Amino acid sequence: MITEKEFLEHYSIADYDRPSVAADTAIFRLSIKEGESFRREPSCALSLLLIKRGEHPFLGEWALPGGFVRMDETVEECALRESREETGVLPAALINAGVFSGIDRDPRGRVISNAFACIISGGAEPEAGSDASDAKWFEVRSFGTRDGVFTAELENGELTLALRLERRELITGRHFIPMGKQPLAFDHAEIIASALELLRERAEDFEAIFDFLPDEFTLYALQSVQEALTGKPVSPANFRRKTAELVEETDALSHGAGHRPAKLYRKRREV
Amino acid sequence: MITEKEFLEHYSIADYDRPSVAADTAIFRLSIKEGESFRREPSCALSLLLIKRGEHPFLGEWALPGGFVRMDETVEECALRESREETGVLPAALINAGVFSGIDRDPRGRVISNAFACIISGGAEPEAGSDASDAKWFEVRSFGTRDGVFTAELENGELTLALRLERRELITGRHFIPMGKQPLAFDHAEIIASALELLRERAEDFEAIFDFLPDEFTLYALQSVQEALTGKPVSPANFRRKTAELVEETDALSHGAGHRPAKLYRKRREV
DNA sequence: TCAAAAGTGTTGAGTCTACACCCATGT
DNA sequence: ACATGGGTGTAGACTCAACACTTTTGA
Repeated sequence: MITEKEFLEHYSIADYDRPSVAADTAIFRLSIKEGESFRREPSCALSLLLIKRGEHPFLGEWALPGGFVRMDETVEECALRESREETGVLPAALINAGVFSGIDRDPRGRVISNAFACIISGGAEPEAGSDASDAKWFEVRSFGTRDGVFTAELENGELTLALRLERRELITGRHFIPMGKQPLAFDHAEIIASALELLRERAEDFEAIFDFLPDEFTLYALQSVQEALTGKPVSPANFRRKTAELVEETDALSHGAGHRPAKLYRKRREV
Repeated sequence: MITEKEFLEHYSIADYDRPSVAADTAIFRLSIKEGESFRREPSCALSLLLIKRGEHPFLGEWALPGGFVRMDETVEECALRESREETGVLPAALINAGVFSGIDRDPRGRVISNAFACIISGGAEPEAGSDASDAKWFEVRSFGTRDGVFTAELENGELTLALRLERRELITGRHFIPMGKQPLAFDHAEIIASALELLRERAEDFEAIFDFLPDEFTLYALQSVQEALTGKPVSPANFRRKTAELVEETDALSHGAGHRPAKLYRKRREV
C-alpha cells in the first residue's frame, strides 16, 4: 500500500483528456435617461454590455465578455477580472447563472463555461467608459417569458438584437432552447436569458436592486431599479412600506430636483 | 484575413494550460422510519449518500460521489451518470449547487467541480441498495444556520459526522468557510452545506418536495417531506390549503393504515 | 372501542392594494 | 403658481396561523 504522498508523486493529471474552462459575464448596469422637464426625475433602464468579437470564431458577432479561467484563479476571480477589464470597476455583485457545457458550444473545442451576472453600481450615461473598444452597452428593452417563450430586445441606438428562446423545465432544471439562429455568438443568447430571468427573480424579492445604486440613495431611485428589472410598476406608498425594514435613514437629503428633497437611505446591515 | 475555417484548422486548444472538470453529486432521498404503533404513519428523514474513498487522495475518508466530466457528455449528464452508478436509478431532479474552484481543493492538481443536489424519488428503507460497496446513506439529523454558523450532523448508525462552517455573504454570493477540519474529503463539507441550504429554500417554496415522492402520494406524505427538509412543523389543515392549487386529486385511495383512507394526489401540471 | 390521520370551518391577526391626501421644493 | 416627488393615513380585500370540530378506518 502506498502513501498519499507517493500516490501524488506518480499521478499526472495531464494524462487525461480534459475540457477548457471559461467564465462568461453578463454585465449589467442602469443607463440613465434624462427626464423631459426640470422637475421629472431621470428614468433608468437596464443595460447589458456586449462586445463585438474581433477574432475567430464568430468574428464580427456580438458576444458576452468572457475568457478562459487561469490556473491561478478561481472561476469567480476570473469573472471579476473580466468584468473589471471591460468596465474599469469592480462589480457590486456577482451572481452565478449556471454552467453551460454543451459539447459543441465552441467550435475551437470542448469549452465549459460558467456564467455570471455582474452588477455595476451607480448608474452612468450611455456610452461612457471604454468606448474606444468594441464594447457597447445595449439597453434591455423588454424581456420576459410568455406562453413558454422567452423574448428580449437589446438595443444600442444603431441596432437591435432580438432574442427568442423556448423555456423548458427539465429534470436538470430550467433551460432555454434557441428558436432559430440567435443574433449572438456561441450560446450566449441562452446565458443572457438565464441571467435576465435570474435578475428579475432577485429584484422581485428586493435582493439585487441595492447593488445597482451607490451606498446612499433615495427610495424613489430604489423603486425605479425594481421597476426597471421587474417591468411592473408599484405605487410609491406601498413600495416605501415594503422596503422600510430593509433600509435605514441617513441624515443626508437629496436636494436640487424640482420638488421636495428626499431623505437618503442606506441598505440595512443584517442583524 | 483568414476565414473561420482556416482559423480553426490551425487552432489547437491543447496548447493552453487548463484545469480538469468534475461533477460532485449530493444525492438525497428520504429514509423511512417505521412508526411505533400500527396506527402511526412512518416518519421520514432526509438522507445523503456518501462513499468511503477507496483510493488516494483522502483514502478512507467520506466523500460525495463524483467524477471527471467526459469529453462527450455535459456536466449535467455527468452528474446524472454518477448518480445512477451509485443508486441504480435516475434522480427525479438535479439542482445546480454552484461551482467550487478553489485552487488547492484537490491535491492531484487543478480540478474545478460543479456541484449538484440530486433527488431520488420514492423513500426506501435504510441500507437498501448497493450496500456491498462502500456507499452508505447518512441521515441528516439537524441542520441550519444560526448566528452565522452552519451546522449539520450526518449519521449512519455507526458513526456521526459533524459539520461546522461559517456562513459568509460576499459580493460573489453565499459561501461557507470550514471552521476547523471537517470530517469529509476535499471541500465536500462546503458543497454539502450549500446543497442543504438550497434544498431547504426550495422546500419552503413547495418546490423540491414533490421530487422525493412517487407520482401519486398523500398530502400527509407531502407534508412530511416538507417538514423533514425545513425542520418546521406545519398544521395539516393549513398545509392542505396552501398546496391545494399545486396538486390534483386522483381517484385512488391509500388504504391499509390504521385510520381513514386518504386520497392520492398528483402534482398539477403547470398551466 | 379508539388512536390516528383525513378533512372542513371559523376566527382574529396581520398583510397588501388602492386611493386620498398634505408637504416641500425650485423654477 | 404648480408639477413633481416625498411622505402619511386608511378602508376593504385578502392571506395566514391557530384551533375546534367531524369523519373514517383497522386492529
